[in-house]
Amino acid sequence: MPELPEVETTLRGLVPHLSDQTISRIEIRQPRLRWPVPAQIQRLQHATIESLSRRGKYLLMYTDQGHMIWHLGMSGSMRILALDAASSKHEHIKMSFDNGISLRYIDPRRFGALLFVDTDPLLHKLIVSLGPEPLSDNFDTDYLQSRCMKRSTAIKNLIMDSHVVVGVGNIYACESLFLSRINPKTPAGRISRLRLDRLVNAIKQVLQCAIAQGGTTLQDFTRTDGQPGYFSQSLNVYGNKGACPRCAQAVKRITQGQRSTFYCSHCQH
DNA sequence: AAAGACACCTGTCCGC
DNA sequence: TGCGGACAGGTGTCTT
Repeated sequence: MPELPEVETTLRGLVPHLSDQTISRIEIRQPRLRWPVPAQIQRLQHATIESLSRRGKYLLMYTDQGHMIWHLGMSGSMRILALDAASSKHEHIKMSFDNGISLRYIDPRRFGALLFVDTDPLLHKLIVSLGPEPLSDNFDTDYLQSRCMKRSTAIKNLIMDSHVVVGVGNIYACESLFLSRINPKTPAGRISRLRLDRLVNAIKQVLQCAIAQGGTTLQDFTRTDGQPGYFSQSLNVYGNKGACPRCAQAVKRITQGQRSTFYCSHCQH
């Protein structure tokens, strides 16, 4: 589910509630997530959260007694609720705090994860190999061009590869290719610098816009206060079964890398 | 090294 | 109303 804007929205929702708060209790109601929740997580009882951040689609929580690496998978979301609020069906983790609030992790499909590390999360093997943040200056035309060189893979698959650039999932890959008017099937190595420059800008623009709107809610995703994200209203092609908003021809749906791709064959070349 | 298939899991929707 | 199948926002791992 969540791509970078949804994770960023989640992070922004958590920060004011969890910063400097001390964990009073950790309940693992269902340890079977993508990887089993490590028993060491209980070492964080009585730990104080020193900072929260995001790297790609991973949420990082630093405490004075070790650190947490979270991933929301396809259907994960987090809520801040009163300590005594009832747990929902797919609430797998409940973390209570001394200030009377609790963090709930809800994830119907259980593709998400919670990991524990003693050392800097940024050095964890899942994180250390990630590509640059798309909204940083490190992600620019020079960089993308260097990663596209000699690559025959379709450009859409390339920009969804977290080792190339983090945070671009299926929705925003489709949307940025639409904005930059590039056919998703184009081999990465055959795209001109000018068009890669447009793509870089489109990715930044789409992600920034989506963050400003609180992410995209299709089914499961909600913000930490339970509100939906509103970027779904701004989608041009993703999930579009009708006409291209630019030229009115039918939006096409194809499969790439076992994922649905939506694009306009008239506007995107 | 790169490309592609598959795995994990539950819920929803659509056609018969 | 029920059932089977396709599909869903991700990504590590395995096989070619």
